[in-house]
Amino acid sequence: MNPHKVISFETIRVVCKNCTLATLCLPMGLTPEDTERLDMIVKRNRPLHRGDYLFRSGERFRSLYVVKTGSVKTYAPSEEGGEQVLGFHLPGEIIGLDAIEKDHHICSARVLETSAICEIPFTRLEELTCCIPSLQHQMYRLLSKEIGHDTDMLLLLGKRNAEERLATFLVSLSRRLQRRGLSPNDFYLSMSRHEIGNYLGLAVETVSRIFTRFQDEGLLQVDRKHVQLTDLAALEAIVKGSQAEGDDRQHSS
Amino acid sequence: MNPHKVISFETIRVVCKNCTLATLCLPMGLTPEDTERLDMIVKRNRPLHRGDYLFRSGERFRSLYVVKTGSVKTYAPSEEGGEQVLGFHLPGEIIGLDAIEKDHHICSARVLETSAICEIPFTRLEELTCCIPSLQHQMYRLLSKEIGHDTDMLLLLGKRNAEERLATFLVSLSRRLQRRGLSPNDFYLSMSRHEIGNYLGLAVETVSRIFTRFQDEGLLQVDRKHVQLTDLAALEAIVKGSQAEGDDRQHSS
DNA sequence: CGAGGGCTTGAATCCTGTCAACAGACGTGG
DNA sequence: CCACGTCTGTTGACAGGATTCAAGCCCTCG
Repeated sequence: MNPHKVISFETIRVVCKNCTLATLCLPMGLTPEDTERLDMIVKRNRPLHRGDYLFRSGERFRSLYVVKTGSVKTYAPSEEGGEQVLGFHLPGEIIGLDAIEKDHHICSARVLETSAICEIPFTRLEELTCCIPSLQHQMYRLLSKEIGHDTDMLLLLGKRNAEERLATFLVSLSRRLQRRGLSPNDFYLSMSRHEIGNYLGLAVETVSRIFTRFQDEGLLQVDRKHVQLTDLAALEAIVKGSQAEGDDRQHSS
Repeated sequence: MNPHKVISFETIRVVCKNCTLATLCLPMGLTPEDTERLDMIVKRNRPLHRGDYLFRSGERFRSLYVVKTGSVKTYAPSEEGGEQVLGFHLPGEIIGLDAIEKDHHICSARVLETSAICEIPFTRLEELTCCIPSLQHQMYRLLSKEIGHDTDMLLLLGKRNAEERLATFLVSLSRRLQRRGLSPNDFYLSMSRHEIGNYLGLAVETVSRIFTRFQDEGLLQVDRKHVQLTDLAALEAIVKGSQAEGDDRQHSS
């Protein structure tokens, strides 16, 4: 066997394990054999490029997807060509959990930049989770986590003003990048201002204004897509502070 | 055996089956034996009254809850005594799915009126879903459905104005009541204006104003907690119409 | 080099929150 | 049974924040 080919194959394999399996197995005590079985059903597709679809709204649901590198946005398209951005997905994050119920996708997913995505055929995964209780539990946790995340977003959109929304967005991005070993305060946005605004329920102009305001206040440096968070603590204070005041007092009966 | 007691016991049992099991087994082809096994682990507690807790934020996660009759609100309390209402739960709906991930509750749940609630110990349920693939699939669907629902709320809070939010709230309520065989256009609200506003991200005053506005326009009749939707179609038009315009056009690259 | 899209900035408008006052329902206790 | 206080809900006036409309800049790409 060609040694070069072997190395390359193993490299891909290891990268995938670090990512897909970390997402699915996280703190669970899967045996090496079980990990291997899970690894076996994961498909590695060729890299996708900006604008490529992972899936489109209405398509039959077949697989879950895990971002290996790059980034993906999910959005609900409307008839008129408008859209509602539902989320931005960074490496290590899973996509498609909302499609299980109706057995077809209720949103579309497109990659924002050249990305490597792992595909996990869901029926295969289900067969596995039936045999591996700890994997099943991990699946429940993943789904539950997604609900918890949406709950956070609910809070964000329901009660936060523009500054608090953008600050939350940036801090969230920062933390997620850090978790993947990337710089938490110096990164490039793969999405446009328009998409950020759409996601946060704000007009493009507002997003732009808040960015400049934050820059004037010395919280960050922004040059087009390039963002440097110079005062992460201050941004976190905006997020935190608003969490307390945001909701109105309501005295229990 | 006392015939009276037998009847009473069986009645409770049937009612529970119609509710809890309908939620969990919905269209799945569970065998009678499997249904029986599921039924065995469901606890029927005594009725709860307004203000009673199902669970509090921070408590260890043990069970899922299914509303049999009455209604429940879930909310995330903050240190200052404020709260963010996360949802209102009507008969047939399940509560607690967001607690699986962290193994403790991240929100509190209190009943809004005298209610009967079924309790399903989660570890018992997990053991069952391991043995019954169709039940496992149903659990995935339930969790996935919750995500889909949150997605809808995201859309609501991100892009809708006050009228659209309240209209959506009322139409949603109407449909869910109808699904349970109750009147879709004549019902009593078990939650206060304050709670509605909190849930929809609006001030109490705004909720009140929109109610009167809707009444002036002949869409509904409202007298305190009593609501009659006299023009459900118009309300649905407000919901639908906004879904199309709400999101801004965004041309794909 | 020109066209177009993404981004920024300014001015005006509108919606919604805040503050404030009040009416009605409810519960308690005299 | 009524007085009282409390809580909920309604309504009005006002201010502030975000959207909308409009214009212009800069970068990218054909």
